[in-house]
Amino acid sequence: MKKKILIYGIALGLLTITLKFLEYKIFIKDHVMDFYVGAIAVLFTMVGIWAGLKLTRKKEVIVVKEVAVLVDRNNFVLNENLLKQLSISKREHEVLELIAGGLSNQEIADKLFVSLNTVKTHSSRLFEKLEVNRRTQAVEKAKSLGLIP
Amino acid sequence: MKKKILIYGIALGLLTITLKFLEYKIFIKDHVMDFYVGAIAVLFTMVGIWAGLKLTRKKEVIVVKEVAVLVDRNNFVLNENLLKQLSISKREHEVLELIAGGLSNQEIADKLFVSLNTVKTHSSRLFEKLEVNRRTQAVEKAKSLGLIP
DNA sequence: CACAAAATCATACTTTGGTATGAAGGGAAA
DNA sequence: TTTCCCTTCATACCAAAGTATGATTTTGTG
Repeated sequence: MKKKILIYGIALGLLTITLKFLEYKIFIKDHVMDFYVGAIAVLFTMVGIWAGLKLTRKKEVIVVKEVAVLVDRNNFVLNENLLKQLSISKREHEVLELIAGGLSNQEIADKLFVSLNTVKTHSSRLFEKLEVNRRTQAVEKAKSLGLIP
Repeated sequence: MKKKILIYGIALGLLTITLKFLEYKIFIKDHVMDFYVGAIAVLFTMVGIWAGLKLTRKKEVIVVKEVAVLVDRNNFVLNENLLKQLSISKREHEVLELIAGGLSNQEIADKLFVSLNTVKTHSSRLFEKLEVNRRTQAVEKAKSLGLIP
């Protein structure tokens, strides 16, 4: 966490310096502000989106729990006990849900902001714990065990 | 937690100091510009974060919709009409059910006493008709459409 | 019967999935 | 601080899935 914050800080610093540099160069030479302002806007919008998604990623997990409660009304109860018994981690469960949603590994990776390899690792461990060989089997078993709706 | 806050504060402080330093040493003029640029940056960062949050919220909505579909899964009625409408053949439907059961193409081939290639052909046609690319998606869609329990 | 729709299979490829193994870093608890 | 678990990622390799195309055989229906 320390390093993350540090890296964020440094990144922001570098960004600012770059902007300053741009400001100096373009402003002095061309006096064209439109491009400059536009660039800043786009850049910081992207930074903002990125930061927003990154920061809210963990909140999505909470959302998932809320969904679980919602489903409860339609007689689905997340079998958290079994989840612990099988030592299925939070991330693995997340991947499981997305697999059940019909997503490919690549799509899951994009959605969770991790690499394809990471998704493969998660799903592979998941399959071990569920004692299955394929994702379709995993979905079947997980549904029957009440691990997913 | 205190440590994190402290480090974060120090990082920000260093950043600010760096910026001030740069400001005075390299870019000596146009403090008005600085303020302007800073305002834009902050503004669009916030816009970005807001956009990011918006995007995240839409995902929640999708999840809720999936939950809604769940309710109908208990009493299942085969939607034969739709089956004909999509011109899904008997064999294709059979394959679909086995796919949903988590079987591999090879296992399906063995169970139906046909070759692996035949199963591939059937499933491929099926995916076309269901407008999906993968078996997991096919299962999801077929269930929501009432083509399989 | 004739004709169309289904069902079967093959060959050849491309894309995903899944396994094995090793490794690095963060977080939480002892 | 050290240890353990979780998460992340990489590389390499093999298996399964899916696509494209073309061909032959059944089968049901007018």
